[in-house]
Amino acid sequence: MICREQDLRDAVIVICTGWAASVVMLSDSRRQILSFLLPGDVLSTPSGPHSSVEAITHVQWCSFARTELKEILLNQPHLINGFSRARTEEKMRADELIVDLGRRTADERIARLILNLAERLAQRGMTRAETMEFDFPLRQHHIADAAGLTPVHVSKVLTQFRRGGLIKISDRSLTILDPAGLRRIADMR
Amino acid sequence: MICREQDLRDAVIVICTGWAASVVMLSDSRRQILSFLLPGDVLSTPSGPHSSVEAITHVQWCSFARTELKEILLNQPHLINGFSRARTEEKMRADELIVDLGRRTADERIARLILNLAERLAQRGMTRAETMEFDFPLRQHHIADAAGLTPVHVSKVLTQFRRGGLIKISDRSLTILDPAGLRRIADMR
DNA sequence: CGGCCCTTTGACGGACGTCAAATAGCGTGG
DNA sequence: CCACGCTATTTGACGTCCGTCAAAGGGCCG
Repeated sequence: MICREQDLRDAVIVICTGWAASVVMLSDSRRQILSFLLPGDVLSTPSGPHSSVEAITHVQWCSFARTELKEILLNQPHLINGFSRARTEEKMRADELIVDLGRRTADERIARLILNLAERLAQRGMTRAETMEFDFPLRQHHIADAAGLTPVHVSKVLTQFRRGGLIKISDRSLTILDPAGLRRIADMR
Repeated sequence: MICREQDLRDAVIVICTGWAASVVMLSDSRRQILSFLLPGDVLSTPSGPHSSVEAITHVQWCSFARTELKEILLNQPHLINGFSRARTEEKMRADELIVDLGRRTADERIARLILNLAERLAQRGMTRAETMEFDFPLRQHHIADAAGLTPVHVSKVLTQFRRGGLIKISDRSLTILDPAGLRRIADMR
């Protein structure tokens, strides 16, 4: 189930198929998900201690040794741009997550998580029904670990969203029924 | 007081002198500090919307146009390593902050913030008295915005630290009186 | 049928936020 | 040198959001 130990110090990982998560574990049982990794995503930066990459669905991935990669990039400098863009996007996502965790409520965090995933999946052509329905393999504990919450509270917020007619979840698939409403929650306050 | 608007899209900033902060502001008055910038620090990644770099003390800095920088790096590939390391460190700090904000208590966050700053200042030779005393220009609202807390709560935690004999703050200077105790709070739970 | 994990729900508690008032610094101008 | 006005910090009372604990379904697979 675990793709890699913290020895992604020496490797860059590219997800080809499926969903994965970059996870940090603390001494007790607390966990924090740094990012969800979708097909095409690059994990270019070594994460700190006690971090790993965990598969959420079945995953296919590639792994490049950093030394190797450095040579490739030196020989073919036109590839640097793409790699640099991947790192930039990683960092910008991390910065957004910092703001979410530092300054937003549980409802905002979860709404934004859903909208972010929807957008990233849409970019990859992995959505259906006018981009508002998509495969959703996450368990609530994944959402909890990504949003800095407990599974119990995630459950409460999600059922509240469901009762508000904002989303529908069934059969490992999520539908955004009221995009405007969800965005209002995500941006507001 | 503000060094740069969000048009650090086009520039890379290097701090030469003083303390600064990379800040994101939300629609209401909520603020989140992404990182404190010390002398020698590089802000290589464009932060998202509503972000800026604010001076905390008097600051001297350099700014490189990205296009320019790209040329320099293409012509002198041996400089790429250093730039890449700066980006990696930025990302690792961001990841640590994500874990702090997502999964740690107020005490842990503040203890870790203090220890992190102490370590970074020690690396720069900016500490005194066996590396446990250093200039500390931060206001409590800076700490609050960095740790995702309110200034009121920061005040309570800091006086608790002071009463516990862990730190001493006076005259814009901070002394870590009990490094082991502070580290115990920072790592624990 | 029987475990096992996931999710839901409710009662309760705790960490942190909000509000408000008092105090302390600190620069400015008289 | 002192009066003042501003901002930062401290402190306490109280409220809220989210966590904890526990119990009760559901879904899935052997």
